[in-house]
Amino acid sequence: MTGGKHKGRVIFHIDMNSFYASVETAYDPSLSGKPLAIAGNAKERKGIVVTCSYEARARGVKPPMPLWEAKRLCPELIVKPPNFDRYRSSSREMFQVLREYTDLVEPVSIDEGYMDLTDTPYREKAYKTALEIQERLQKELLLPSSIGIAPNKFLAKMASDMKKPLGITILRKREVPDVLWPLDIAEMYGIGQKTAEKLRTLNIEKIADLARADEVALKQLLGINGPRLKRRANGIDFGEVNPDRIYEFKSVGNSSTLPHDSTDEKELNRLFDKLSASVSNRLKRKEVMASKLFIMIRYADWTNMTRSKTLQNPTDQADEIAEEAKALFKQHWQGDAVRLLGVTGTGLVKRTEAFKQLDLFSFEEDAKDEPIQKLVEELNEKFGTALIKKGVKAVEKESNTSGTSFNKDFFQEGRKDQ
DNA sequence: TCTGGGGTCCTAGGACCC
DNA sequence: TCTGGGGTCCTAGGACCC
Repeated sequence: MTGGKHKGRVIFHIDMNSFYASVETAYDPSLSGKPLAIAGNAKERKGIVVTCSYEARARGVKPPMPLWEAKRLCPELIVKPPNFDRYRSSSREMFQVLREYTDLVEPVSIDEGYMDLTDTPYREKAYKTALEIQERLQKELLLPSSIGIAPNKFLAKMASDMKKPLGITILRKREVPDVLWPLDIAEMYGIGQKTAEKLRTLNIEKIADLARADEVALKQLLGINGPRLKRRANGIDFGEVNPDRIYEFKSVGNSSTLPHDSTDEKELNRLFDKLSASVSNRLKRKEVMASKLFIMIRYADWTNMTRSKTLQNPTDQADEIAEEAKALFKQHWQGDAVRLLGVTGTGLVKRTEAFKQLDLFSFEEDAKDEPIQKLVEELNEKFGTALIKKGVKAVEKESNTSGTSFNKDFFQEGRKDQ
């Protein structure tokens, strides 16, 4: 087996500092050294600080603070709207640098990721390598980062958080009692406000308390997450760095807050059209189809409601998604004022394989004949399931019956349209 | 002048099948 | 006629993270 198992793994967690703000500063160096915030349009109620520079943080500004509050704390704050294309492009360059050291790079978000250097020559000079990576990101991309070095992902993540900006922190397993245990449980990755509150009911305040807590009580309180948190508090985490994780995405969604709370069904339906078009575009770009649709409604009082529907056949078509979304909404909406709407596709299947799941029953009895099934597969390979379904619908319309035959010409024409 | 938008994972009850 | 339990799918809600 690998020498790594014997000696323990060497995992890096790379965390870009104030990523969006840093990218903007790299793009426009005149912003350097100034309090900068990235925020949406306040007039559309999207004015929250998404990221801000350390100069802004020094004034008390921090995400996700409403913009008016940030400006009150720091009147000279420079505010820029987010430019996601720019951030995605910087992110790609950043991960390219990391991949020069190992293939085992797992991006976890646009601005952070893990590396497993266990079975590389770099394991013997981990700190030096971290320093080199950090300097390269700074010099080549003008982007500051913090790096944590540890025997597992959890400890690496906690370590990268300890020195910001531009820190490098090594956290060894034997240092866990000295370094991790004195921290408040709320500082721990994986513990948010709700979980911290629950843990306090068991008199668990510090990570040390969690490390020694009764496992049965934890399990009762938090489900399977309880024992896992306890393991982590003891520095134990067997999670592997998985470079394929990014390709295993499970849902594609879009949501949007309305400029004003709305009870206008026409306005809400227009938003569903917009969201559905965007979801459709992204499904197509990723070459997947959704077999299940969710809508989310956030009401004026901030309560959320989700409703979902499993589709007969997977789709990536904007009009189909919008139709289903609006139907779900109509079915469940009681007329209360709406703040936000969202549309999400899940149960994703590769477009190239989606035809296998096509509900052949919808083609009626004769469509179950083998030659026709074969035709379906053939057409699918050429044109995709969406066109097949459109073809069937067109036939149904024309003949006013339900899917009795295929019109091969339709597909030839449909192809030109695309 | 409250509070964005992109996700993942877990829980829990009911239906249905074996 | 009376009985248990596991597995999977479906729907809805919630916690957490960046």
